[in-house]
Amino acid sequence: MDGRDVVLVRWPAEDDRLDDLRTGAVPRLVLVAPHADPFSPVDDLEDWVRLPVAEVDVRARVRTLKRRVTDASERVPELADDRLLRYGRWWAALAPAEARLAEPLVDRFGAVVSRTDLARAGWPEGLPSRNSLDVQLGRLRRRLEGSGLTLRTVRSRGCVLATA
Amino acid sequence: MDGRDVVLVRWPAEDDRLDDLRTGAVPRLVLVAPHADPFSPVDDLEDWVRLPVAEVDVRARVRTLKRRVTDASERVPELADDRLLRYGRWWAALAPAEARLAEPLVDRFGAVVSRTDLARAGWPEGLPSRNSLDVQLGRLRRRLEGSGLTLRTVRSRGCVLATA
DNA sequence: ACCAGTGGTTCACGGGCGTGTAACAGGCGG
DNA sequence: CCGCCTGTTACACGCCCGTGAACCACTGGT
Repeated sequence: MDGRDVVLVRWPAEDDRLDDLRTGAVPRLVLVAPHADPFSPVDDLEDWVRLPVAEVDVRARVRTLKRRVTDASERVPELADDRLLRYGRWWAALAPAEARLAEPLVDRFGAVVSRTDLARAGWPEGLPSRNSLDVQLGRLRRRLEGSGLTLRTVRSRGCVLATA
Repeated sequence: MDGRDVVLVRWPAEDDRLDDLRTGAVPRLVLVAPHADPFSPVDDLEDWVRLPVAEVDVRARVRTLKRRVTDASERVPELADDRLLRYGRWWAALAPAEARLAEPLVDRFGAVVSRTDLARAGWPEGLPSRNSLDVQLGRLRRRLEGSGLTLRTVRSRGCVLATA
């Protein structure tokens, strides 16, 4: 179990859940009700089949989605000095403090960056407050929502920027 | 007709033809025979459905494939010196000042253009007023509504013209 | 199993300031 | 004369970021 399994969701019955999965960038196979309108995927992590459907066909589509996920996970984020963080087609403008924090994380993408390194990168003059680093990390985390990137913490070690 | 229409091909009956389409990078929808093994697309320009299938479902998948084609061949905005801004089949006529502003933005599509560069492009003799750049940017922004383009600002850096 | 301590997350608040925008006025061209 | 383009002002809005505090999660000791 790698946490990136494809989720099956019925439609239109479970529309709410579908929205959640989309915002969470979770790969998903939509099972479309027999007489519902045909479906239109919103991104590459989404596929659909019309019910009723044979189990083998579902498995085949799930495999395809999984392959797409692993293909996509070979991308690498990039941070320009104009503070644009790019990851594949996705991009966002970072606030100044966020960009300073993001720099070492992008540099060492996939590896743990210690809190002291992060603090140095973000505030070369020293941390202004006890928890400003954590707050700023939380803000950066939010900014990455929907990007396919995650900022995870490794307790008492630091943070890792990795694929979601 | 743009030569990139989606081709329907039966499988496994027309296997040879499928090979040709693949090597030709032609987007294709594979109609899989009722009792054949499930299918596994080789690239993103390939999708499949199990026969029998409703016409509407075929059309939906063809639409998805077409969208993927246009997404992949990323469109780029273009600004002619008659002040017509084109983006795909969308276009609009820009006012003179807007066109001067748009030029560097189109030139460096997807990258940040600094406010000073924008100011130079729009008013080579110098900004008439403190705020005229922002006002003019707002007007350009409005002109782009419904175009599929967005003019986003990167705080204290400048502006980016990008796909919406 | 409980508890205390540490580490981490999240919220709300507020000041500062960069940016957006409505409204008005003058000018130029059809 | 009317409409579009442009400059100008004033103001509102929203983002950025530090700060304090509550809250949660995990750990190690008793």
